[in-house]
Amino acid sequence: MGLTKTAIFTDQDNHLASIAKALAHPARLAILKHLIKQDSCICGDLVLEIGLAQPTISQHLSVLKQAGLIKGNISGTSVCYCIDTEAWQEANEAFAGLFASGMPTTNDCC
Amino acid sequence: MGLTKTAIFTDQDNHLASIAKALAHPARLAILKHLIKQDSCICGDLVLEIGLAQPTISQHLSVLKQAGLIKGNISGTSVCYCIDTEAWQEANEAFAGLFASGMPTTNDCC
DNA sequence: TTATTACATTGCAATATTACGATAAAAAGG
DNA sequence: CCTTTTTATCGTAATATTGCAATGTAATAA
Repeated sequence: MGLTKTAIFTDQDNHLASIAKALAHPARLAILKHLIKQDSCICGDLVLEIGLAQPTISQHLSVLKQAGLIKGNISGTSVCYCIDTEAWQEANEAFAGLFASGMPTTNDCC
Repeated sequence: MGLTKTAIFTDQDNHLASIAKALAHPARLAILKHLIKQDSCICGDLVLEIGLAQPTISQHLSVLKQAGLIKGNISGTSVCYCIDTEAWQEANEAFAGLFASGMPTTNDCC
């Protein structure tokens, strides 16, 4: 049905899945990396930097913003985006936690 | 179009995005956590453990397998799944790399 | 051989995602 | 005021995802 049954899962899993979803597109990864690289923030340079149309970039930015990973400031006619450091750190810890819990000793099934 | 323009992006970004996509569903996170918890591997207990129909679980397992995160061994009529430790470690490093590159000093835009 | 058990696959319906052209909207410059 | 610049939003088309009933398959049990 294309609709995830969120009620069945833990809040933690639902939340981590939503963050993973936001990271699950190369354009969004490229946007994040660009924002990180510039430290201070960029706006519509992303449209030139990445080879996608302006509405498409705007949509990807919206996804990242809704996931809480980035923030945007209006300055004049342009909008300035940057990583939300707190959310970024939290996401980092969430993924680190997932991977740290793993790492079994053997790599064999059964 | 629902079709990602992979040619535009780096192999690294495309790969990390594909791993993130595999992690971008709470059922798949729950499956991975269960496999980790049991250390040795489980099969159709997942259908009971998670509240989804057998074909749905099978599909999620297929996604995780295609992403390379898990492996499956046939033993009798049942199939035994476990984390692919190598791929798991690689995924861990890929995410750690992404997050480590970030962490700017200020949390303000512009 | 004939169940039974455990999974995978197929087919389908409902919804989501990706991408972009066209069009708003809001600020700045003339 | 009008124009330009920059971004967001709307509408749409193509494809992907999620979920499950029905069915297929392969190994074991009877």
